[in-house]
Amino acid sequence: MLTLRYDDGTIRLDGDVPDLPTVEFDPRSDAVRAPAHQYAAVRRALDDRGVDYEDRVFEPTDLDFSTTYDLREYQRAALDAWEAADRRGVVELPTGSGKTVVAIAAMAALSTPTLVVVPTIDLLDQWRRELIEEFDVPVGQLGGGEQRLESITVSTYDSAYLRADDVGDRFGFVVFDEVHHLGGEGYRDAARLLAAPARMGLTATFERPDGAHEIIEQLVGPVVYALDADDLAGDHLADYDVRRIEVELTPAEREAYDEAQGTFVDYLRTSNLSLRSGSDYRKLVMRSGNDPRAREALLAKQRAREIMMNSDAKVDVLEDVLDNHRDDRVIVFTAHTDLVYRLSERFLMPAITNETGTRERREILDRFREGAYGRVVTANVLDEGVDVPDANVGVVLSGSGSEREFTQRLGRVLRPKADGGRATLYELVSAETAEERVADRRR
DNA sequence: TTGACTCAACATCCTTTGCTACAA
DNA sequence: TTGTAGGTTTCCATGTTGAGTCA
Repeated sequence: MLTLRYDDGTIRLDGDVPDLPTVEFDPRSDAVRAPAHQYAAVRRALDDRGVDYEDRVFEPTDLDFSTTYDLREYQRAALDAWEAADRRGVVELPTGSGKTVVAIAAMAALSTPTLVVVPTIDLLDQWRRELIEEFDVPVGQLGGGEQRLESITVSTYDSAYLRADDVGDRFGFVVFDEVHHLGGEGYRDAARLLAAPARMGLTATFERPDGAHEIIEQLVGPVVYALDADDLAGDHLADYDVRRIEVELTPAEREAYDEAQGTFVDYLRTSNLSLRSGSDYRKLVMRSGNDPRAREALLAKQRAREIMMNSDAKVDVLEDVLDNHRDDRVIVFTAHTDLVYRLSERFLMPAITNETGTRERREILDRFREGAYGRVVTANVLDEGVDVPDANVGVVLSGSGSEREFTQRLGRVLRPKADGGRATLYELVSAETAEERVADRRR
C-alpha cells in the first residue's frame, strides 16, 4: 500500500509509486519525494488515477472555529472565488478594505490548524489580538522572541522560513499576509516547505516589478479576486483626490543637479550602456564594482536624486499645505531620513523612522490617533505593516517609482471618514528632473 | 526584561533613442 | 501598419526589518 508522510519539508511516498509529474526519486534516502507544497497536487494526481493510498501527512484534528463576522458583499465574493479555486489563491484588496476578515472567514469555514505568516512584529501582534478576540482560543506565535505553537499560530516570514521544515505538517491552511513578500529569494522557501493544501495570499499590490509574482502564483495560487481603491471609493473607502504639485529647483540646486545628472548620463553615453530595464541597471551596478567611472556615475546619480527629492521649494510648498490643512490629520512621507528630521524640527512634527524605538513609535501613533498630534512625518516606515491611525491628508514629498509604495501610501488616507469627507494625497515633484518620470511610473 | 549592537535579507536603484521580433 | 515587449543575476548607496547575541 502506498503511504504519504511529511519528511523534512518534503512529502515522502513509500510503496508502489505510480508515475507522477510532481515527484522525484531521491537517491540519497532511496525514497520518492515531492516538495511539500505539492502535497495537494500529489493527492489529486493519485485520486485521478484511482490509486489507493494511506495519507499520514497530517494528524487528524477535531477543531471547530466559528465566527460572528458579517462579510461585506465584496468580501463574500472574494471568499467564494477562493473556495471555487480549490482553496488556493491570492485576494488583492486595497488597504483598509478588510482583507483580514476574508482570511478569518476562511479559517472558520475550514476549521483546520492554521498558520498566518506576516512580515512584521507589529502585524503579528495585530493578527494575534484579532484572532484571540474572534475565536477565543489560544493563539501561538513564532517570532518576536517567542516560539509557541497552537492550532492557530501567527509567524513572521523570517521565523516561518527558519521553522518551516519542522512545522510543515502541522497546518492544513496557511495565510500569507502581504503575500508579495513571498517573492523574496529566502521567503519563498517557507511556502515550499509547508504541506498546507489550503493557501491564501492577501495583498493590495500583487504584481512585482521583478516578476517574482509568477513564483508566488505557483506556491500560493493565482489572483482569484481583485479590487482596487477606485472600486471601493465612496462606499467602503473614502473618495479621494491625488494632486500633483510641480516645484522649481533653486538656481543653486539646478546647477548641482544638472552637473550630477550630466555625469551620470555622460557615462551612459560613452560606455555603450543603455538603461531600458531594472536588469540593465543591475549591470551598471556590477560594473561599478571594478570600474571607477561607473562608480562615480552611480554616486553622481545618487547626488542628483537627493537634490531633486529634497529640494527647498518642496519644504516651502509643504508649509503652505500644512497651513491649508490646519484642522486635518496629515501624514508626510519622504524617501530620506535626514529630511524627516529636518522637517520635524522646522514644523514641530513628531518623526518616525527606523531609528525610532518601538515604544516611542507606539506613543506617537497613539497620540496621533487620539488627536493630540495632528501631523506626523516619516520616511518609509509607515508604508506597510503598521497599524496607522486615520489620516485624511497625505503629502508625498519624495518616494520611489514603486507602484506598491504609492498604493500603500494612498491607502493610509483612504479609511472611510466619519463625516464622509474626501481624502487628499499631494505629490510634490521637482520640475524638469528625473522625478517627473519616477512619479509617472508609480501611477 | 531591556536596550544596544551586529548581521542578513529585502526593496529600490533607470534613459528618451533607437533596434528587433512579433502580435493585433 | 502600428503598437509593444523584449532581458537578466550579484552588489555603487540608502532605508527598513527580524533574529540573534551580549551586557
